[in-house]
Amino acid sequence: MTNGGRAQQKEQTRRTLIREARRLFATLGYGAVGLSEIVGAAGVTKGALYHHFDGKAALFRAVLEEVQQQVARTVAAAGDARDDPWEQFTAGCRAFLTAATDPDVQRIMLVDGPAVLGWNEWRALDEAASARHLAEALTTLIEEGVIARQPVEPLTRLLSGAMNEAALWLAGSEDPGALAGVWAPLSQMLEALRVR
Amino acid sequence: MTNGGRAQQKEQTRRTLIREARRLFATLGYGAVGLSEIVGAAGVTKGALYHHFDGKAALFRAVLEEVQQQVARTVAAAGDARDDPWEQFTAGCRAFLTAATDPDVQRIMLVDGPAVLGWNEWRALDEAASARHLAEALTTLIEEGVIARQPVEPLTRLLSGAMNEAALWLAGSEDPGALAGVWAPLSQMLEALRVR
DNA sequence: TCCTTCACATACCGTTGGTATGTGAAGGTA
DNA sequence: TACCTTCACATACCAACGGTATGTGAAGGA
Repeated sequence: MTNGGRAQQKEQTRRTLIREARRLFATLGYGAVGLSEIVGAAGVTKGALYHHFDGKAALFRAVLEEVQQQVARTVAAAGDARDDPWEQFTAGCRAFLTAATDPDVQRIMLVDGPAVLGWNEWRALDEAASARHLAEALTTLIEEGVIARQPVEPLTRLLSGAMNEAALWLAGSEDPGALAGVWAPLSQMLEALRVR
Repeated sequence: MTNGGRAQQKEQTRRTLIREARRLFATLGYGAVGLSEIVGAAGVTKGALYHHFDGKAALFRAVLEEVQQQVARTVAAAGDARDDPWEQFTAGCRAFLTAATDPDVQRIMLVDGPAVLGWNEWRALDEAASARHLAEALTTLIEEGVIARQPVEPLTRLLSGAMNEAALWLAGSEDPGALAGVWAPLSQMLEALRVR
């Protein structure tokens, strides 16, 4: 029972490692999870881990990439479902808020991510995964004259920061109406960008 | 040469530990700094450290408190220098942006803080030190009818998140005009809160 | 003068991330 | 089929870390 070629097995091991690491990082946090815990859960040894990744931080990086891409897909899908550029934009923002409320995303993407990788590398990943979409949406809105012509990057940072923090706060809040509570002032601030 | 009573010496040792720890945490980051490095720089041993603090995280917590209070004082001072509530508010926001650009503040308060202490404890400290001022300012603005009556907490979170991220971005940017570049859209969004 | 207190120093431990080396099955070649 | 190379892991080990248990000597009251 060969159960697939060597390359398939390799990929399977890699994915198992990422999956178990993601689960543990999300529930316990990067610092509280040992490599032994990860490899134990994955049913392999540290040798396998170091064969696939350069170390603990590199494994975390792979996990973070997966999480960010998952969020980005959700957001992009929500945006693509609309036709009007402005509605694409706002729908994407709302989708991000709900997507980032997931505890996995919380801990890995917003809490440990910047601390483990540093803001520079974190931003590079965030840029590639989701902030780029935000910046593109804003650029489109500027091109179409929906919002005033202005530098995109500072605006992207402000909105990204506001929504990250909002998502973090949402996750900690037990009030089911919290999403609406944040969305009200956020949409108000978004509306402020529209040319009148 | 007794050089002060025992209590004075104790306080001195404690302050030295906090000072050196702050310097090292700020430059290298929490994870990359060992206790041996800290006590070495402070000219004491681990025994002294564990006599004053419950551990590495507790020492970091003390450092973070100091940093946050320093920022809060700067912000409060900028606000108190104005008379008009709205100007107090905006001046405080601008002061926060510049204060949080300091690298010490960056790394300790915005990057490592949440990851080391967790968001709950971090928020509690942030609440006590600076977010409370922001919430109070917003409450005052609502009372005086400058901005619309609405729940304060979500609004506080959005603004706090936006400004934290903006400060982080400012620190990484070499453009000297970056502050103005962020302030423009931020003040635009703040203006959106005012009742017309 | 003595004794207690306490602010630290010293010595030690378990665990961790990381590395160096071993091993056995997969898969090509003759 | 026999052989050999490759490589995906396992095993064994290490230095360094955070943390703890215990020692010590000066300060300060009685």
